[in-house]
Amino acid sequence: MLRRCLEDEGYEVSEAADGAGVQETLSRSPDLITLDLNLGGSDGLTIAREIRQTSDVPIIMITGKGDMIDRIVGLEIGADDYIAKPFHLREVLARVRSVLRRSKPERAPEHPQAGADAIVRFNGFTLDIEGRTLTGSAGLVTLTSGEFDLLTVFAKNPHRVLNRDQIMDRLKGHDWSPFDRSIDNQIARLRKKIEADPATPTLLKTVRGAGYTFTPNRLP
Amino acid sequence: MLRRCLEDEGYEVSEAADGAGVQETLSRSPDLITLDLNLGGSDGLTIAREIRQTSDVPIIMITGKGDMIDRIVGLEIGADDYIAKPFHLREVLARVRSVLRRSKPERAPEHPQAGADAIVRFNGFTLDIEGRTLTGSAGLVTLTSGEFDLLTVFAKNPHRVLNRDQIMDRLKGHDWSPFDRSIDNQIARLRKKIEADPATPTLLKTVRGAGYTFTPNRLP
DNA sequence: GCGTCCTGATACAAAATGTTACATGCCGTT
DNA sequence: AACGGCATGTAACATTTTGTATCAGGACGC
Repeated sequence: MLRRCLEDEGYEVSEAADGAGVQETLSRSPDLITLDLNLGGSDGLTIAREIRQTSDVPIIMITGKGDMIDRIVGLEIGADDYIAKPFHLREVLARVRSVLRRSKPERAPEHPQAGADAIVRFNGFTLDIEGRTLTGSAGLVTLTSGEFDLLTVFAKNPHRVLNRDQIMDRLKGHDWSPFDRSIDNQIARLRKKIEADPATPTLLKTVRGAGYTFTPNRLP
Repeated sequence: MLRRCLEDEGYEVSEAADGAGVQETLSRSPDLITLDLNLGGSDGLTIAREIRQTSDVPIIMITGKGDMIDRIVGLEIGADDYIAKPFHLREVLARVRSVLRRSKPERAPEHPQAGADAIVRFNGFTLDIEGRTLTGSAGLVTLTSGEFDLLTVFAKNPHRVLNRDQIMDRLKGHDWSPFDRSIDNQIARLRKKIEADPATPTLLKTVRGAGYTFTPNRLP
């Protein structure tokens, strides 16, 4: 359940069943670990300590017993957050985003995701992410910082529906509140600059009830 | 892990466990050094300075603590790039390639050894950091010392957003206070001298809410 | 001393962005 | 089909951030 939920959000997920599996997983240098204390009994705490000996990867503890919470906090295991069962998946996602934000503060606005290409081409446009320029068939398109950052988020996640939560998180690093229309505004402003007909978008499409999706030509 | 990854890419890798090992390794005149700051604690910074005393080999810093980043940028250690843990191997490879690209062509024609950092070419300009001169296609550009220092800070950190705190730290060595507009002023003055159209900057771009970024052409 | 130049401070202008309000259109229900 | 609720588009406004002209103090050379 957790795996599916996280993968839906675009995270890459590995699972480990025991301490040995964790070490194996650690070698892939994950960004975050969620650790269920109940499954392994008190072994969970041992595993946490083992992780801490070789890595400072953020850990979110999941536990069913309320009194365990105090021990987690009390013992200085170095968990970055904890969640008590039963939990809502939305809550887990919020904590995951929050912990990732704290652990990688420097890549919030300009490096929403690591390892993507610096140059993205689509539909006659060339987006230079490091140079912060967008070039269209007619020449340079002048984007504001906000428009550029927004386009970058979509360019790094093409053909995928991003909801407002995800967009705001990648853009500003904080959660989105239901009455905030700033994203819609920036979308509209961006459409005016990159869509042939902003009223009938072909690049930045609205997915009603979900968010927006960036659909560049697959063959540049 | 890193060794295997780099060797898979065809690089020759040597490892060093401490400062002495680094000196030994330096004798083989490597093309690049990746330096983990966490392992040696704050010794990592000391090692970096030691390396800089005898060599200008490019250094990529690896650190786990976000707040260390600012110090690396702030202190003039001369790191060429940095990576925060946890990192993806793909990201490391990208930075390695990028740094090697930047460093190789630059030192070949100029000074084979000495000042890899002393001469920076970008968009038709030649910035001589030691000689404190800037030469444009039309001839010498007269910069004031403040303008020169500012440009030097950016030239040493291309394609990276520097906030006003970091700029002020490198420029004056003290913190930036929210109502201080002096950096904006110097940016404006510098733009007048190096931008073709100061109103639509190509080199010194504003990143609203964050700071400024210097985006030279990649191919001089 | 004196003039010149640099630089930070100040003030205001301009731009970018968030907020609000309302119009529009989609979709399910009756 | 008509209606109502809800999501989105967008114009208009408010706020925040940045650009820059101008001025005064101070450094520096003469």
